[in-house]
Amino acid sequence: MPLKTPLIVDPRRDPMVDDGDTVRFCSTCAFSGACHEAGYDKSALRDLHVLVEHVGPFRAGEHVFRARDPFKAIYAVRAGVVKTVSFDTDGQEQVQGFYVAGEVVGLNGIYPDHYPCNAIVLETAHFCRFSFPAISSLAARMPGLQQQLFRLLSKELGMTATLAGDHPAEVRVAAFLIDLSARFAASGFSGNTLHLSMSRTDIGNYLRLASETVSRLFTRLRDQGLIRIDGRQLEILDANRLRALARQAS
Amino acid sequence: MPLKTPLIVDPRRDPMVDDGDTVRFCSTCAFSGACHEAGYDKSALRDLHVLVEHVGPFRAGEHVFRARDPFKAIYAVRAGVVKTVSFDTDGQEQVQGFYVAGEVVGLNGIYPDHYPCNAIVLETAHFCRFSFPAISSLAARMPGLQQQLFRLLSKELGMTATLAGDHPAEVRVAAFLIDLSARFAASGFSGNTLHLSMSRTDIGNYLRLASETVSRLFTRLRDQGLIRIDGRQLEILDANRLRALARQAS
DNA sequence: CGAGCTCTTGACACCAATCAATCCGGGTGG
DNA sequence: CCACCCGGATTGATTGGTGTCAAGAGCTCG
Repeated sequence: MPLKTPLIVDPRRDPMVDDGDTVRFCSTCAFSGACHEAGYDKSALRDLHVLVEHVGPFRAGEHVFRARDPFKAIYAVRAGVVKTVSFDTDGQEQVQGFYVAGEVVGLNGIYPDHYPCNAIVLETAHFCRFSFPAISSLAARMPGLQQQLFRLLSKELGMTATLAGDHPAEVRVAAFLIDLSARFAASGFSGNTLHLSMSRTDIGNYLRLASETVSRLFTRLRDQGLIRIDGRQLEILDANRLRALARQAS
Repeated sequence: MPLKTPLIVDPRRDPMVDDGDTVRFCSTCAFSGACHEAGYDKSALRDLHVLVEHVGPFRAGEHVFRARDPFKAIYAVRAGVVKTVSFDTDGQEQVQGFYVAGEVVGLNGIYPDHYPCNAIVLETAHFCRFSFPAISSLAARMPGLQQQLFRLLSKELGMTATLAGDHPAEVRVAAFLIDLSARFAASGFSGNTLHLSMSRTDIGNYLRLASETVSRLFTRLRDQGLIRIDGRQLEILDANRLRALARQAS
């Protein structure tokens, strides 16, 4: 069962509306949904207004937060694309994930109490910044919100576990494309035509492959007629066969 | 900063005590700690009694839960060792983690709403079973408990991300040993002398290495004087050098 | 004592990394 | 407008780390 109302705001709608009757935050933010379904009063929603902060725009290359910064907040992507990267002791970069509109960055900072990674913008991005102490105390009053946070964490856990699986390079790349396509679709973009905002190096780093390997596999998938690729513009031509490949990584 | 009071019970102490003044659950269960520090009343703790269920013993090879079972509860290991394994579409086993006393299994079932893996006992195990709906509604009344759950999830996220990193086999194995040693130590066992309850195959599967590779690396680490190993009995001889190796995987 | 494991050790194969040479596209400056 | 430059992307040749296959050793249990 997919996450029905992700912890997001919809960048295509108006931010923050109070029509007197229902207080809505960024129109479609899951918080308000969580409140309504649980029959919560407006005070909780007003608290939500107080704790949230719209930040951005951040330009490509800018940091949203840095590794070892104290963990204070989580960031819901309103628009744009972000990557998170950590550096292991010998300075090797490790891309931990990519995040598109509607997704939440920074949850992995809860436990160590500092961000374990840098969040770097790939495509001009806007965020909703939620103070974590505030949102978790609010979550205590709003079961729907608490549940949402649990599910977000658990979902990210599942994604990372999939990434950790050992699969041949071709399968990893196919799974990456299927996943990215689904997430773009979920954020309101076309699922079949997508723009890769990250370099081959980033993709390879994320998938634990050399960038050359990613390049080779893109051309192989193209030769097999599964995708069309021109630089960073990608089109999925045969989603079924691609998905069949990717399924081996589930 | 390590998790101060993990979501556990201490198997070495008496289970469930009510001395009239303070209600304690399994004596040192983090829940009671979470309650006390937040000044919670006994009613919350009594709820905890109601929702918890002691289950076990499970013998080696038995399932605690199975993949695709509906997600109903999380399990705190009171004693013993468990592994979680998923099967990808072509039937390949993937070990997702090992869990020792004091750790919690099943959190990754929250999002998909069913367990994504089988939990199989490696060494006779006892659990506290917490109904998840119940514990999360209780968490709404106990911020300390809510925080604990968030941190558990976030911690597991970090561990999986580390596993997903690409590092040479020797580093993976060293990191595995250091991690396991620390976790055994946290659960009250000696950190330097430890019994591997899992086969080389399981270790290799977990680390995404062939079991033969694990074997070879154990002997290499032995030849370098870092460990002493006899079957599944392992002693860490030079924790510093081993840790230095493992650090490359951070 | 043999059966059936797991573990170890060796020989070899293969996938993906590395090294290296272009190629391409988009800025920049003349 | 065109030449130049530079980072990213592609493609090829080669290496190397692990996986695979196979044989044998050690252990436990019936």
